[in-house]
Amino acid sequence: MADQIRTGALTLSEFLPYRLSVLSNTVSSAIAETYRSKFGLNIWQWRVMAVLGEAPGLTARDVAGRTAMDKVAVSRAVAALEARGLLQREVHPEDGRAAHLTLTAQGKKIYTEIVPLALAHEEALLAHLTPSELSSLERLLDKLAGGASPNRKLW
Amino acid sequence: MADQIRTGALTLSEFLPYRLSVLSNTVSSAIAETYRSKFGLNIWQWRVMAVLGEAPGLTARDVAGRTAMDKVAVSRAVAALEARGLLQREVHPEDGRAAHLTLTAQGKKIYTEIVPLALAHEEALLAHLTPSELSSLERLLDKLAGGASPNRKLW
DNA sequence: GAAATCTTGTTACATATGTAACTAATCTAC
DNA sequence: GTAGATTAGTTACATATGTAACAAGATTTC
Repeated sequence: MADQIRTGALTLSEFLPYRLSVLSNTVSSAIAETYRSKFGLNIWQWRVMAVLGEAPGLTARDVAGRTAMDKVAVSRAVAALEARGLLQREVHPEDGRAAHLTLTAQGKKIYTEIVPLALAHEEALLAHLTPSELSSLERLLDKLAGGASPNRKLW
Repeated sequence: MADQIRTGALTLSEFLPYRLSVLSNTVSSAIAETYRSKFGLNIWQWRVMAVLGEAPGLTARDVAGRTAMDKVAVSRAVAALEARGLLQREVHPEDGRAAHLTLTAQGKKIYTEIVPLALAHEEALLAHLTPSELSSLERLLDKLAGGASPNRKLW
C-alpha cells in the first residue's frame, strides 16, 4: 500500500484519531456486551476484577494506576463489586484510609470464566495478523502511546 | 522487540483491546479539549462539522453513516450546531422527513480554523513514526477494523 | 386508495460519567 | 502535640449518553 499523502485537507475517515476511536469503540463494545450479558459487569468493573485477578490486595489507588481509571470510577466499580460479593475490602493495617482489595471465591470464579472469553475476543481481533504484524502492531502502539501525552488526571 | 507470548493468563496492560482503548481515549480527550476550549464544541459536534465541511448537503442519516455516530447523537449534535448558527437545515424537496445540512458562513469559518489544529494533533501523534511505520500502521488498522465486527446499530 | 410497513428524525427517560466538594486519616513543620 | 497540608476514598450534582417510544412522511401491498 502506498503511503498516504497528507495535505492541508482533513478527511474524517482517514484521520487517525478518528480511526483509532472507531476501532477502539467497536472492539470495546463487543467485549463489553459479553461481560454484560454473561456476568452483569460493565467495563470498569471488569477492569478492576482483571487487575485484582492478576495482583490481589491492591488498594483502590493502585487499581486506578493500573487501569487508567480515575478514582471515582474505581470507587464506583469497587462498591458495585463488593455489593455483589465479588470482592472484599480489608482496611490497610497501617493506613486507615486505604483498603486492600481481593476477589472473593465467587469473584475468582467469574474471573476465571471471563479470562478465556476475553482472550478469545483478542484472538479474533488479531486473527488476520501474522506474528510479525502482531509484533509491529505492539511496537507501533507503544510509540503512539509515547506520542500521545497522557494529560488526564487519574488520581 | 520479540513477539509477545500469549498464554492462558490475561495481563490487562498487555491486552490489546485495553491498550487500544487507553490510547484512543488519551488521543481523543486531548483533541476534544482543544475543540472545547477554543470553540465550545464536543466531539460529536465536531465530527458533524468535519463531514459537512468535506461534503456539504448531507442528510442526518448520511452524517451518521460517515461518522460512526448513531442517529440520536447526530440529531443532538445537529440541533446544537443549528442553535449556535453553525449549520443550516433545508428540507429535502422530495422527502419531507429528511433535511440537507450545510455549514453556515460562521460554521465554515470555525471549520477552517479547526482543521489545522486537528491535523497538528495528528502530526504530533505520528511524530515518532517513520513513513514506512505510518504506512504499516494504516494497514494494520485496516486489518484490525476488518476483524472487529461492527455490531453496533448506528441507524 | 387504504392499511400496513418502513424510514427519517426527535423526544423522553433512565443510567452513566465527569467534576468538584467533601470526610477522614496521615504526614509535615514547628 | 497541634495547625496546616496531603492523601485515600466517597458523595453530590450537573451533564452526557443509550435505549426505546414516538411522530410524520414515504413506500409497498393488495
